Formats: sequence, structure tokens, C-alpha cells
Amino acid sequence: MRIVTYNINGIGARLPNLRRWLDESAPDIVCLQELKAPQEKFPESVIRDAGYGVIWHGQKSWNGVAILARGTEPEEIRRVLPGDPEDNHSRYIEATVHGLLIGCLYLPNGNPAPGPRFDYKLRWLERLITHAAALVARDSPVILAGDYNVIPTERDVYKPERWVDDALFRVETRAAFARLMQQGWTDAIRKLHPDAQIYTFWDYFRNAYARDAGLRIDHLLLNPAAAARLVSANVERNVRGWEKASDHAPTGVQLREGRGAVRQMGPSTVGPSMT
DNA sequence: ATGCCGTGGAAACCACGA
Repeated sequence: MRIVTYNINGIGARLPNLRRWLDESAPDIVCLQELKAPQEKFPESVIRDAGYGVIWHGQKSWNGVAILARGTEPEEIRRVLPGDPEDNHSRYIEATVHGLLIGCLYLPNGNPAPGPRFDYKLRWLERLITHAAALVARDSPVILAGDYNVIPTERDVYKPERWVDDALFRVETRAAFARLMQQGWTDAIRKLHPDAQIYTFWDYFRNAYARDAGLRIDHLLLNPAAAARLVSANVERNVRGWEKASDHAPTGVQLREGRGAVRQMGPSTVGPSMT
């Protein structure tokens, strides 16, 4: 079971690109961010023609998130991050798919910092921390996947010294993210590649992709039940090099099948199950 | 060090992104 998060930076402009990626990569579950499309203009038929069930929360011009599931329908739990009735940005959607609870999020950018936009980012992080506390404790697998707009550590940015005053890397941002992680989440990419230089985003300008001047800001956080099934994690960075690419690359994990999908090992069973 | 590029929406520029 492969679960991938991908900030597509406008589903309208990215649709041929997205369709190609779905066909070639065939992920089981996809969390999309930055649809930049109103609810009624989401290209639902294209997604369904590609073989995916889908739920989405759109918004005119900005934000927008979706969960795609190959061969099945995501069962929506909520489409708002609790904690602020005044917040009308489309930045969160949550569903159960294939026995997994998936939260798909697009955390506010927060620049310029300091300022009201940074305050909003920090408040959003606090709301996420509150909501995540209930999710991490579940006995069943939970994944919080998305564009966090958080550079967790110095090794997650090509030149840390240039980013210390940026909302993605300020100490307040990193401290809040660290508190989230301390709940017991596993950063899947970092868990499996503790020392590697891995980025998920490269600016469009300054030849950033060719220079590998990137950031690691797209994350998949796994609760203990999900982390127990973690097999691999990777960034499909070649997709960033495609024509008309998003500035982010798809970032994903492979999970072992859950107990419900594998034959039980009973007392009379002596070997691995045959499927 | 910097929106130098890209997207969407409105209006031939602006907001926003990270």
C-alpha cells in the first residue's frame, strides 16, 4: 500500500501532468494540496477516469486539498481542522481509506514573519497539535500527510543560514513542529533515511532544481500503528523535472498490508501465508 | 540577498507562493 502526498500547485494547470503521474506511478492513496480551484471546478471526471475515488475541499484561487483512493471511495471524516470557526481556508480533509485514517493538510506558509500571517500559521499549528494528539493515540494506523511548510532541521534546507528568518524555518515554527513530533509521530522519510539530503520542493527560479537548492517541507507523519508497517519512503524527484511540473515532488511511503489483509497465523500454520 | 517563475482571477496588473 503506497500513500503519497503531492502539492500540485494548481490542479487546472497540472491536470495532464497529474494524470500522467497517476498512470505511471499508480499510488494507492494520494493527498493533494494547492488545488487552487473552487469546489465546483474540481476535475472529478478526470480523476475517476484514472481509476480513483476522490473527495476534495476546494476554494477559489487558493489552497484546496483532496484525497484520492485507487479503486475505492475515501470515507470522509471531516473537511475542517477543528478549533477555529472563523478559519475558512481549505487546508484540511480527513478520511478512512483501506483501513487507514488519512489526514491531508496544507499548512499556512506564514510569510512575511513576523506578522499576522505568521500568527495564523502558529495558531494553525497549535490546532493541528491538539487534533493530532487524539489521532496519534489510536490503535489503528493514522497518517498525517501534506505540505507542512515546515523545514524541520538544518539538514532539510540547502542553505540554512538564509532561512533563519523565514516562516518555514523560524525557531517558533520548528519548536511547534517538534512538539507535534513528541506526541509519538514518525517522520517516515527521516526515519528511513536518517542522514540523507532529501528535498521535496525546489523553487521555479534561480535554476533551483538543477542546482538541487531545495527544501524538505512535505511530510508523512505516522502514528505507532502505521509506523509498525513502514517498509519504505521516497521522493519521486524526477517528477519535478517534467515539463510544466509543480514546484513540489510527490513524496510517499510504502506500508505492509494490515492484519486484515493477510491470512492469520493460526496454531496449525507453520510457514508464511501463501497470499 | 532577491519572487528572477508560475498560477489563478481579474483585468492587462495583482495576490500569493516558500
